[in-house]
Amino acid sequence: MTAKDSYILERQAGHLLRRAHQRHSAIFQENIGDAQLTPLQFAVLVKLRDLKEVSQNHLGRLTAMDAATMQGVIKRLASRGLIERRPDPNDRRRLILSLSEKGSSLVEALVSNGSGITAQTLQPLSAAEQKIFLDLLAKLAQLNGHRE
Amino acid sequence: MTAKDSYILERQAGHLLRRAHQRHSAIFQENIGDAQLTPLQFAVLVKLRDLKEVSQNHLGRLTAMDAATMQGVIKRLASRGLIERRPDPNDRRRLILSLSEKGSSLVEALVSNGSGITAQTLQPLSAAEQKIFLDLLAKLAQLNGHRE
DNA sequence: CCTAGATTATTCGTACACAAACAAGTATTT
DNA sequence: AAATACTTGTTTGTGTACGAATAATCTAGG
Repeated sequence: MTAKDSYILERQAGHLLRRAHQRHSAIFQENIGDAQLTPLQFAVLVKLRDLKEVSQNHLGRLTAMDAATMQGVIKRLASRGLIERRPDPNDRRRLILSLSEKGSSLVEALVSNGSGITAQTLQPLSAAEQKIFLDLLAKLAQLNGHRE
Repeated sequence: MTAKDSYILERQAGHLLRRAHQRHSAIFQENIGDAQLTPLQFAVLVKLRDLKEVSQNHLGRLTAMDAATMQGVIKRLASRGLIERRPDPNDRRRLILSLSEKGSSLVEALVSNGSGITAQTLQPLSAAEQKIFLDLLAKLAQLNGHRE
């Protein structure tokens, strides 16, 4: 009996993180305004908007994606004509990524939806709670000292 | 430049949730004590320990898994001989799931590791912060905020 | 009773997520 | 310059995640 009561799935951080992330994904899909665009694809587009040009591997680090995961995400964005790829003349291992015209205007059109999605995700919390939550969550994600 | 500054990936709830979940998954894998066992598989085993017998679909709801996702998870657990499946005589649509001897002893052996994993996941926070965080996270995870 | 609607489980297709192994290029060391 | 080590990008394989479609079964309303 005590063993059962000591480990309750609904109180484990991992389970709650997963469910909160599930809920966010659903909100994202309903509100981003482009049925094909996923959270990871949007993250890539936003980062490319900020940085203009980045190598694929570096962009993967900035968006917290495995190199293998990057493959698929980049391929799908490129096949939609939203990003462009060209080799780095200074380092022939590298592939330099950038937004296309189409990708650039898409980000500008959708980025305000992104803010709404974050707001809706946090809506169950009061303004004060939202601030505290994001602060603690950043600590858990170990992103406090991130730069750029 | 103001457009750029208004949407910063590292401050979006979805991105932080994803990264925190990533970190938890890594901690889980290192500490659960069974290289093959995943967080979802463990959640299923724990729920079966608590409830003895549940239908597949009902168990999916309890662990927040899509019916299609359940298919793979259950198949892998069954192929390892950790759970058993039998038809419900009262409702022939249903498949009743339960732990096998092997599954039962595995859960008992690993459940204490589960508590350690939660503790380690929350370690960047103080005890007081952990309590607040889990409280707020539980509010966010409950999907009573949007449709259906 | 009997049919419309709901539920359960399954399958298919697409998209993350990451370990592992690999080839090609770059950097470091001797 | 040669040997070594590291980095970048790719492929393969396994495991979530979920929409959509389907078949079998159960339930409720008429």
